[in-house]
This record gives sequence, C-alpha cells and structure tokens, in this order.
Amino acid sequence: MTRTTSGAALPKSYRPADFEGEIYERWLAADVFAPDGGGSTADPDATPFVIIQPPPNITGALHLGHALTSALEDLMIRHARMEGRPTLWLPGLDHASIAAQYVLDRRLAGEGETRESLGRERYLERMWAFINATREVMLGQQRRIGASLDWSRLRFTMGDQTARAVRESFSRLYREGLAYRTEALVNWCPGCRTSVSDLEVIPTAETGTLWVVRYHVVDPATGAPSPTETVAVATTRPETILGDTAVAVHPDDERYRALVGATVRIPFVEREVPVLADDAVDPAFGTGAVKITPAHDHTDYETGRRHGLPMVTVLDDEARVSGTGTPYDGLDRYEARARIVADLEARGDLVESRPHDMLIGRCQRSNDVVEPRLKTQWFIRTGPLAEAALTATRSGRTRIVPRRFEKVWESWMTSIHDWNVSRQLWWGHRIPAWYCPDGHATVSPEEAGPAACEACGRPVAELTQDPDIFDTWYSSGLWPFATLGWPDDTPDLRRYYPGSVMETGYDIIFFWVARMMMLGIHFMGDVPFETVYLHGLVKDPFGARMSKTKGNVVDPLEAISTSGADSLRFALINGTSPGNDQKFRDEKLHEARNFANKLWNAARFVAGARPSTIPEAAARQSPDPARLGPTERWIASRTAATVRAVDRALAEFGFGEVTRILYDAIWSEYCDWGLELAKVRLADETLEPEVREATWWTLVEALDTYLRLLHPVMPFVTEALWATIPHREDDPDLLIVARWPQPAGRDPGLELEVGAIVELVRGIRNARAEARVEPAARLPVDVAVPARLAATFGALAPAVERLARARPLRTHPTAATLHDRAGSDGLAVIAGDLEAVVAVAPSGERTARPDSARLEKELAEAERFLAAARSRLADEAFTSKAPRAVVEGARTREVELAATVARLRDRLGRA
RNA sequence: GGGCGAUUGGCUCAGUCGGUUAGAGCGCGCGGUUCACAUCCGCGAGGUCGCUGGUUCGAAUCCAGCAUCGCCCACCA
Repeated sequence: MTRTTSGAALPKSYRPADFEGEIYERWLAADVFAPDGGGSTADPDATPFVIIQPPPNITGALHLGHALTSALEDLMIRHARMEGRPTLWLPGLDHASIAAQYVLDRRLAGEGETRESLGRERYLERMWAFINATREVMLGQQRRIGASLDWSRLRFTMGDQTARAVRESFSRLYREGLAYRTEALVNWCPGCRTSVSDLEVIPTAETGTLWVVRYHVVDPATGAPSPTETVAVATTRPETILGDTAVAVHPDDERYRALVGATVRIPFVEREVPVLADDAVDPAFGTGAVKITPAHDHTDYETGRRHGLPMVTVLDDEARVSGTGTPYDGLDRYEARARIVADLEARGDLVESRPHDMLIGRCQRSNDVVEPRLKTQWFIRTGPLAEAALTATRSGRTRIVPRRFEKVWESWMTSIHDWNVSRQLWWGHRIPAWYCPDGHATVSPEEAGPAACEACGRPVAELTQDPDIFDTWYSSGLWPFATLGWPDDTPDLRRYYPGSVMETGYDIIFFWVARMMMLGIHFMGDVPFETVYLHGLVKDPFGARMSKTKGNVVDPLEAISTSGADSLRFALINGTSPGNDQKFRDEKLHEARNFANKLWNAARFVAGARPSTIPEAAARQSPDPARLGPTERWIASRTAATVRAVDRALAEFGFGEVTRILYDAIWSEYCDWGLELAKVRLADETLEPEVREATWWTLVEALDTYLRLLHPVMPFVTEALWATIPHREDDPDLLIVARWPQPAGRDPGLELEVGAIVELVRGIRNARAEARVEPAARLPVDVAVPARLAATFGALAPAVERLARARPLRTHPTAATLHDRAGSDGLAVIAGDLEAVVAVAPSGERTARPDSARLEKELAEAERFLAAARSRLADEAFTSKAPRAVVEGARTREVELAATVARLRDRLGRA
C-alpha cells in the first residue's frame, strides 16, 4: 500500500461546510467507530475504553448542552482510540415518558383529541409515528457535530432488549424484597395525571396567602362545639380543611398544653378530631397549632402515621374536591379554596389572611402545582442500593470529577427516600405485575405474564396487568448493561462492562448517575463506570439558563453551519473547567473559527513550502539529525513540550486546559516563531539543499504532531489537513485511527538561547515602533552577542535580519566594542544579556535620545524587580528556609537584573 | 436552615499539591498591501487577583470570618 500525501492543493479559504460532512462519511465508510470495526487499528489486547453517555430524549432538538456532552465525550473517545485502545461509545435515545407524552398531548389537543379519546392502543401508535419522525433528526445532529459513536450498536430505551432487561430486573428486585407495592403519599401532577418522583418536583418561591382559621373545641360535657373556646390554625391551602383529621401542637408549648387531648370540630365536614402533641410542630410559626391533613401533605402524612390518624382523601386525579359530602365536591381545588375562605369568613371563623412567601412544588414538566395524594404504587427500596453505591465512591472504585460533587453525592445518597417508580402514563415500560381478583400480585419477567397467580393459582387469563408504566429513569438506570445485552451473558457485556467514564451535566447526577450506580452494582456486582465526569451548564451571555421561552437558545446546528462543527466544539471546551457553568457568546465561536483558520493556513504554508528537491509525492522522512540547526531543534523541542503538557492535562480531565495549551502552542509558537524562523531557512539559497529539506521535514513533523494532538477537539479540520502531509510508513489512511504522539526529548538549553533571541527581536520591534520608524524601513543594527550565544545567534542571524528588519546586522563580542562601532545615536535595545543598537539617523544631531522615555521606563521596572530580588536575598529567613532551587533562581535573577540595570544606566548616560 | 460554587485588567475566562516580573481571547490605542492567514501581522496601554485578619521566609493560591451573586438540598403549615 502506498503511503503518500494526497498532493491535492488545499483550497485557499477555510470553509468547514465544504468538507466536514464528507469527512464524516469517510470515517463511516472506513468503519472506524466501532471497537471491532473493519478499520479499527486498536490493539485488541489493550484495556477497552468505554464512554457512557446520557441518551438524549427522543422528543427534543439538541441544544448546546448536548453539543457540549458530545464534544467532551468525542474528545475522550478519540484520544483513547488514538492511543490504540478498543473504544466503545454506544449511541442511543431515551423514550422520556413524561416529556414525550407532554409533547404529543399538546399536539393532539390541536387536533381536538385527547389521550382518552384515542385510547391506549391508538395513542401508542401515534407515539411511535411521532418518535420515528424525530429520531432521525436527533441522530443526524450527533453526526453533524462529529460524534464518533458506534452506530452498529444503536439502542433505544423502548427497544425490545431494554424491555426484557426492565422486566427481568424488576422481577429480581421483587423477589429480593427490594421492590414493593404499597399505598403511600406520592407527588401527583394533576396536569400530567401521573405521580412523579421527588426529584421532578421543583420547589418554586411564590407569594401565596396564609389564612388563619378558627376551629371550635368540642365541649366534652355537651358534645357540642364551644362558641368561644377555639384553636386557631394557619394554612395556605384551606381546601385541605376538608381532609383534616387532627390538630397538632408542640408538646412544650405552654399556650396549648391544656388543649392537648381535647377534640375540635372541623368545619363543613363537621368531623371531630383530636388535638395532639407532636415534636414536628414549630411553635414559632403561625399560631403554633397546625391542622393535620395526612392524605394531602407530606409532613402531615408522617404525623398521621405516628399517631395512627385516619387519612381522608378529598381531591381526585384532576385536583377537584371529591367525596367530602359537601357542596364543594366537584369544584376545582382553587375554586373550592375561594369558596371555603368566603364561607369561613361568613361563619366568623376566619381570623386573618396575609400574604405569605413560600415554596410551592411544581411539576418539572407541566409546571402545575403538585398535589400530594395517597396512591397504591410500586416503590424500590433504595436503602441497601444506596449503601452499596456509597461504598463504591468512598472506596474510590468510582470517582467523581470534580471531587467537590462527592459531598453532594454523599448527602443525597445518605438521605435518600424509597423510589416511587409507578407512573400513570402509557408511553413507557409497563410494570410487569399482574393482579388476580383476590388481590394477589404476581411479578413476572415474561412479556406474556405469569402462567398463573403465584398465590392462588388462578390462570393468567383471569389476571390483570398493572396499568402503570415505569419512571423513565428506571430503564435509564439499566443503560450501562442493558445496552450490552443483559440479562444475557454476552461477549460485549463481559468486555465493555464496567465503563470507563460516565460523562454528563451535574444537573442529572441524582436522576441518572445515582440510579445507574445503584442498579448497576446490584445487577452486575460491579460499578457501571470508574469515573464520573460532570460538566457545567451552558448559559446565555448573561448567565441565564437557556430556554425556549426566554428565546435565548443557541441552536448547535446553526452554529455549525456558520462556523463549523470544529469551531463549536473548540468554543464549548475552551476555557471551561469541570463542573463549572459557562456563558456562551458568539465571540467564543469566532475565536475558535479564527483558530481553525490559522491552522488551515499554517498547513497550507507548509504544503507550499516544500523544497523543490523533495518530490511532490515523497514518502515521509524524519529530518536528518545531522542537518538540524537551532530553528529546527527549537521547533522540535517546543512540540515535545506541548505533547507533555497536553498529556498531563488530559490525565487530569483538564479539557479546557488542553485547548488553551494547543491554541498557544500552535498560534504563538509554531506559527509566530517556528514558521517565521523556518521561512528564512527555506529561502536561504546559501544553505545546502539537504539542510533545507531537514527544515521542511521538521515543519511537517511538528504539524503532524499538532494535528494529532488537536484531532480529539477539532476532528474535521485536522483530518482534512492531515491528508495533505506525507504520512509515515506505519500510518493508517485516516488520522482518526492514527497513533497519539509519543513525548520526545526536549532541549531546555536551546529553548533558552532561542528564547533570548526572540526577546531581542521583540525589543527591536518595540524600539522601532516607539520611535515611529517607518515599519517597512530596514535599519542597520549592531548587536553585542556574548560568547555563549554566539553559535545560536550566528545560525539565526538571517532570521533576525528579516524579523527585525535589520540590514545590515553586525555582531560584536562585547557591549564596549558595540558602542565603539555603532556610536550612541541609535536606539538602544536591552534584552537580557543581548544588547543592540538600531541606527535611526545615520548622521544625527546630538539631541535628547529618541528612546530615552522607553529606556527610563525599562530601567525603573528593572530596578524595582532588582530591589525586590535583593531584599528577598538579604533576608536570612528566605535563604535558609526556601528550597535551594528557589534561592538559586533568585540569585540568577538578581545577577541578570543587575546586568540589565547596568546596561540601561549606561545607555542613559548615568553612572 | 444546611451545603456547594463564583468573585482575577472594560467584557468573557484560564491559572490554586504556595515560589522568579499573574496569563489568554475579545474590546481599546498606535502602526501595517512582509510572497500561509486582514478569519491576518507588529507594537502598546490596562489588574493593590471581592474585603478583613491569620499561617508562612514567601499567599491570587492555604486557614478563619465577612460581603455580593448563583446553584443544590431541606416536612415551617
């Protein structure tokens, strides 16, 4: 097989839209995404690297958060792939019960239909039609951003495989006593007409009303309510009065001590209920006496259970008053509330009403006010599961990045409640529980249900399946192993479980990460992933959450079409750190696009700079070590430094650091100095052709390395550019499966020497600019070059001539000979121990120096630093206690500064 | 009420296992048709690193307290 450059000239302009799609197709055709794909170059014996991604909801379009997730996960997977590890990143979609039904219901409403009018079967048909239309959109968006997902393993959480896993896992939990069915107070959303988990209830700060209501104490003698003896209670929901079954006070509350044990009459329902003492009552709030509605309030429910109170349900599924035997039956909760308040006032039992700031629980999906209700539902006992999950994080088996979230994790996991998994919806996995007319429940992993009732043996035909479905997060929690074939013992499951990194936003740590951990450990006997990497949220430029209603969303596809997927990826990753939110602005996108453009042009330059002695389709060569000058060695050394820095950042999940390092290295080092210095070498006809060839191969080598390093962040442009440079013998055809660079040796001494010369060039440019020299003018420059820099300076002199526009450039052994020869008319430049004079006026009148202001400033600064260095060195505490290297550094620094100060004073004519 | 995070030049952000002179992009000022790039090049201005105190030879970095903003958790009706 031939390994050659394509030789095709790059288009002049960087236009990502012209090649990104085509490159993705090439990756697909080469079959390089799957760990066992035909184009994989992975070492089959290496430890696989597996990314667990949150499958996006099938209903929505991708937003920037998805784009960030894809960018980060793709970065990790590409890096691991280039390291030669088999990599698995399994794509999928989540069926999102509530979200999907919410969307479809609204659509149906537009057609004058409802869930009920269609019926379960036709409704689900509509749902499948709906999601089949959206799924391609969702998957297409991930392709656009360049995600190298293994499409051969695509999974949907409503697929048959997941359905089996759901039934099997739940049956096991039931048999193990970890799943149980009971009547309990659940969060009921009247809009969605389903229960929701605690996590899906959003506490919302609102100003409501606090009503103080008087209940009449029943006279034990007459059995009638006393007209005068009353107890006042405070409530924000007067309609729940109808469900009151007690009044509670704090046991230590002197005001009410005598009342404990008494009976009060609840208005309207005329129910007689006890006054009892309970620690949960806060004597300082309201009147210090609280009405207890066990069937409609979480706190009251607990109180009710402690005291064995009756639980009276007074609201139906749509939050209408029901079954109270009062005229309020059938009224909506808020209408009933208004009537009840009015009627209380009429009776003279309304003591007061005042505005009250409080937290109201609203449904995450529909925003309706959630109503606690008693329902018979399935729960999962989380205690033992959470304990195992905590053991995993405490032992370090699974670690969380950044670490501060471990604390959040701990506190949540240690105070976790049992998980209500029943949802009164249709779109989702049906709970595999069957009930017989005698009330026995049988849970079966079989789709058709059990053969007969476990308890009484009634045949399945007489059993009825639970109408409810599972909370979406139940199947999501099975994701890391259900997608690999569980409950079957498959090769994939053995090879790719547990996963390496689970990457997601910190906002779903409890929804998803916690559930995967609990279920994964339970069913697989090991954690589902070794590392949890949490990214921050993408906010708008003002720091607000992006939302459709605010109209501040940035569409990733639009960003891609204007700036390219590479730019969007770079923009999202650059300048971010784990777990921290970021504000996204167009400027970030522009910066990223400019960087891609820079890289594009650098590669174009390299391609065009090939010496004519190298054939166009030449095989890749390493530069001949014998022909390398300081320029070439500097480029190689700095490139090696970048490889090490990037490796270090990647090892610490510092992805924002990776982009910063590469941006600086490619732009400020490789382009600004590497290419500029190399240009001079390549154009130098006095050099042997072999030397110029070595220069060019050095540029190719460095460019190759930078393209590899940048590929995980900007896969498209790097792949496109890599195709234009000669490849090594052992390189594959595509960069995506090429090898990650090995760190090469550095040459710190040479880096310092070249660095000094770079500083001199900067100094000369600065002096010229300050003195308003015509930018294009070439001026004679005399430089004093100390012996230790002589060789390097000699080699770089032609470059200094060009970059500092110095002509002629003359060197002198000492500052004394320099000034002797150059006189004192010119602009003085002091850069470390290099000193130069730029001749501005060949025959000038001896007036004030044109550069005295600049030199004075430099002197003042140098003196300030020198004084600081000296005072530090004069401090015995410093010299005795600081590490030797730090003290030595300060000494060196002092010597250098002293020399600089002396030179500057000399130039300024001071002693 | 508990917890977490942020606070660095006009803006957006890096930088903390303490150590030379705190960085970048954008913006700003001056100047540029240098044959890769005006999506560019060169030069420059601009920061007592939120406040107070402590630890230390040395603090943007560690500790304590405070302030402002944001987020998470929590059964004050």
